[in-house]
Amino acid sequence: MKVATWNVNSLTARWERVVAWIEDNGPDVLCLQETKQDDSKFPFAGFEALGYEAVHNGEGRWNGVAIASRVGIDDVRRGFGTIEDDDGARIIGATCNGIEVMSCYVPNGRALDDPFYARKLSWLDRLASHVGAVPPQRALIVVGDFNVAPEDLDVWDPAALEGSTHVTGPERDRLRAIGGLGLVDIVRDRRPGEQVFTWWDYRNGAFHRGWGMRIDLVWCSPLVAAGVTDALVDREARKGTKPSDHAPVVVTFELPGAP
DNA sequence: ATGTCCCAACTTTTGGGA
Repeated sequence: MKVATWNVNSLTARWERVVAWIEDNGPDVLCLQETKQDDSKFPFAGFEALGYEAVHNGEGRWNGVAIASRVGIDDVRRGFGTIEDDDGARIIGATCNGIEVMSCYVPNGRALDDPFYARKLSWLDRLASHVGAVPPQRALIVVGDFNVAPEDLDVWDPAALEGSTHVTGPERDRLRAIGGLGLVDIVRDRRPGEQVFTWWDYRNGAFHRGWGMRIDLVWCSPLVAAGVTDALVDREARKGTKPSDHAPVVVTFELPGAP
């Protein structure tokens, strides 16, 4: 099974690129962030034409998350449910082929002295509560744009980012708490010591200069992680005409319990 | 480093956000 996550920075603006990427890569499940659409504009029919059933948690101009699956999609959960959830449309969950999937768009945080930074930390705390315990039999994948680089290896120049969001101790503590639930940051797990970026600013020629960060993450429960055969970032998708500023992250694994 | 892209709107240019 192949699961991908991609912050598309507007699904309206990116639709042709998304279609081409799906046709080229054939993910079984594709999680999207920053669709920037309300549900009435989301291309349900477009996904259906490609053989996917899609679900969306959208709000309009900002945020918006989706899951598209060609292996079934059940038990859809929009938002945090009973947990405080007033920071926009940032999470949707569903079960695809027996695997629990959560597509997340963590708040950016803007700046360390901005109230949105505190909301970002709070949102990550609430995500950990929402995910809950990860016992050995649980098949779970939590993916998305976390807007946090887990460690200094995951940014092009730690010194240039001092005093900025995405790299602070409190943010990284929250990622460690996700790991503390038992989830595995699967790209780092599969590529120890390798610098792999998923996002490059549109400005300053950042992509061509290699000024990027690894902020789009795939967290697998141990049951899923045990079956992973590949984990990569498709940086080709950051090239060309009208790219998103993020590249897709793609993880392939054998289904839990498969012979 | 702040050079881009995307969205909405009292829309044909500007401001907010990332």
